[in-house]
Amino acid sequence: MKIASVIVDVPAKQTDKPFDYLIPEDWTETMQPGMRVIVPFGPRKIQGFVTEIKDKSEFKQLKEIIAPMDLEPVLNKELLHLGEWLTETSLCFKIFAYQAMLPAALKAKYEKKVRLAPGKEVAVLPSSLQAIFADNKKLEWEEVLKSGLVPLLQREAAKGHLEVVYEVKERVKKKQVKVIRPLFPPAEIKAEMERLPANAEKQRQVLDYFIEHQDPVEQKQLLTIVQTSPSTVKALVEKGLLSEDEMEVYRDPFENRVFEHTAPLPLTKAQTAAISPILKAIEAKRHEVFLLYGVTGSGKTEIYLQAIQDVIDKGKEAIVLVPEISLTPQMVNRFKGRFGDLVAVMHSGLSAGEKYDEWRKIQRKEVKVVVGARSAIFAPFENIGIIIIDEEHETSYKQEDMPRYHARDVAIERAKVYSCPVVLGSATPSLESFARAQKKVYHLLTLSNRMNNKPLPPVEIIDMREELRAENRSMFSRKLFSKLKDRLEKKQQSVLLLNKRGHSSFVMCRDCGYVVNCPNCDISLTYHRAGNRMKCHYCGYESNIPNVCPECSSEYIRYFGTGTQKVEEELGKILPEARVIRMDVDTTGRKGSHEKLLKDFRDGKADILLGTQMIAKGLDFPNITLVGVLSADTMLHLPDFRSSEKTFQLLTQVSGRAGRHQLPGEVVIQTYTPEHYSIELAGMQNYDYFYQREMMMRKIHHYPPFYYLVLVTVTHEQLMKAVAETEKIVNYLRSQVSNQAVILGPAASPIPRINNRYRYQCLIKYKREPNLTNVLKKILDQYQKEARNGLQVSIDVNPFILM
DNA sequence: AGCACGCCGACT
DNA sequence: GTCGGCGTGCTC
Repeated sequence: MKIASVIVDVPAKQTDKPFDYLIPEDWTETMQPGMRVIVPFGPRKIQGFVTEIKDKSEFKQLKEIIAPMDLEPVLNKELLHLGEWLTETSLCFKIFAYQAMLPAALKAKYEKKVRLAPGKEVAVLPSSLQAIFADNKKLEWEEVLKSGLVPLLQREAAKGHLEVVYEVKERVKKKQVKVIRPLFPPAEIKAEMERLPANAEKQRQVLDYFIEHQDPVEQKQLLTIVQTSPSTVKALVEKGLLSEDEMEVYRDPFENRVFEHTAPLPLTKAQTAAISPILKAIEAKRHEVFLLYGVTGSGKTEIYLQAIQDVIDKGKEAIVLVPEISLTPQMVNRFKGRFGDLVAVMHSGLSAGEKYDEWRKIQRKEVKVVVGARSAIFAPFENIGIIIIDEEHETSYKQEDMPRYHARDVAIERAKVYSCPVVLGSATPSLESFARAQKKVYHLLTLSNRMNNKPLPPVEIIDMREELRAENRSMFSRKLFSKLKDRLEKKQQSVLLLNKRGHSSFVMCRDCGYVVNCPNCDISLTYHRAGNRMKCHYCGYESNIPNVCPECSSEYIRYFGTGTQKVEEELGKILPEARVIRMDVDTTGRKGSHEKLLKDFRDGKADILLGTQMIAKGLDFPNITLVGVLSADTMLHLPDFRSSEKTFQLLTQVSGRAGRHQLPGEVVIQTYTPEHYSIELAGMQNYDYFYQREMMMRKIHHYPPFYYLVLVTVTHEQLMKAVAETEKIVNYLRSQVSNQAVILGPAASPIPRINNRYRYQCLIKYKREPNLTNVLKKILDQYQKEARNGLQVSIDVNPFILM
């Protein structure tokens, strides 16, 4: 009998290796690596991934696979191999790597139930249990726990009267519809019709339909046409005249939308120059990474589209990654408009079922292009011709929990396998990528002008300290206020960006300065107007706002900070006639609301669009002539070496929103630190100079791209334990790395406590440490054993957020 | 992760 | 004496 190596769905160090199982005879032909299977594991049944099929095993007592969960592999050879790479580079469990590559719908659901043991009668049970298990009923384990029957049930189980069953369930069912078709040609159906009883009028009508139409028809449709009930059809099926089949249908999230077909646009000289090296790489089937550095509005998307067209013409496939927040209908339309049904779209707004259906379209090769957020990089194509990452610098391409991968790295890894180009596009490339382009590791392609040759809008930087000196305590500078008013009079639109990170509203006592903190985490609670409550963003803790200060009993306790809600309120006071649309996590939570708000704004239903980061991208409305940034420097002071870079990128991005069409635009940036280079240079829209400055800083402080980083975080319920263990790790690391590496720590994490666990960390900066991965693995190994003492160690290779 | 097994304290 | 607490090791 053949043997399968299976990675089981148990995320633990000890089980992070293949387990061998016998393949049942019936499946020897069909079982392939990459399929999901249900296997016995100890007393349970769990899901696993077959990674290999072999003839021999070191283990003698092999169990048999219970059942396959797929008819075809869900992971192809390349993805299985990519999973190993992902495990190695991000130091995660194999099972996490495989699960990350599949839609969540394919993750197993487990159920544990108690039922009567086979061959036993209810009569053997104590009378109190007989009703529960009558008629072969099963009792869910959650019910068991609630009922408090555990000891009694255990006794019965020990006697062999009851048994515990484990079940593995699929998360989604494929959506099916009933399809009816005739089993005979029209002539024979006519003959059969004669034989029907005289009163079977409806059945006759149904058959009439099939004399006219021989094609299968959806039952629902048939019933409306004939105006009858399912029983009529059923009767005919039972008579053997018709047959009913279940047919799988896809949930199509774009079902009711018509996409206007667009033809390729003629390229400008600059675009032609940029696309030709990409086309050459495609032609030569050569792996190469291009950095397409082009200002907003320089026509990067058209280059993507035409490169993809070329790939499709060669019978290959394309993956396009777009940051989650810019996966707007506008963006999707451009791809659907050009490639129609050949496009699958993957983003978090879809339901689990819809995501699964999009994934299946890819798997069955029914589409040629996938446009999606980070995880779309794992699209199960097998003949990739190009991978495009738009807004390459976006931090959302780095996944922050296991597996902690960066989509850019995965893209390059996959592109190597398929010998195809990767195109990274950005108006403000990440320093890492630009540095690689400078070193000729990446091929730099530049688009320096906007398509319409419109100049970038003028940017004015306002020093808010001056405003304070002039007794203006409002969050709007006099300049911004007058410009807002001016746009209102001219019936033009404005966009206001509130850089909310690190500036969320908190509840503070105005008398004693007491700030309401989360009882579980060392962080202030955030005020939410909905329900007038305070919430912790880290552990989910919620509470009401105290009427009086818990410290000093003052009544002057109220929320502070400049949340979007507060800006909206203030706008209402100073510009009561302005119609404002607010966009933030609170107003865009529901599916489709994001889209609706933007549509309202485009339709001119508001004068001012106020929002957080999410409005910085993709907005391209002709009537926007003013962009205001309320507080440019809020994220500048975050404990993050990328904060300057992020500030520069955000300001540059949002500036690009104004004056993209006929009407000229203007940008106003308010700040308390106008002299900071990232603000000053964003105002001048000078990426190249910013790059130089920031690279200098990174070099001095030993940060990427000059050094690689690894962040080790240790958490424990007791502060001292966390400190002591971090200290040990630091010492061990120091003994293992070369003297070129820098190790910082132990230091308290920027959020020193989350969910009642203290967090300490150490940061490793290094240039070349071939042995580091092994050292880190050893640390993880060691601490996995100690995890029972409540110690948790997590390692983030190339972290993006140092928290 | 779950679960069984095993070794100690506090109870019918 | 036993029920049940949790520390330890195993799952092909």
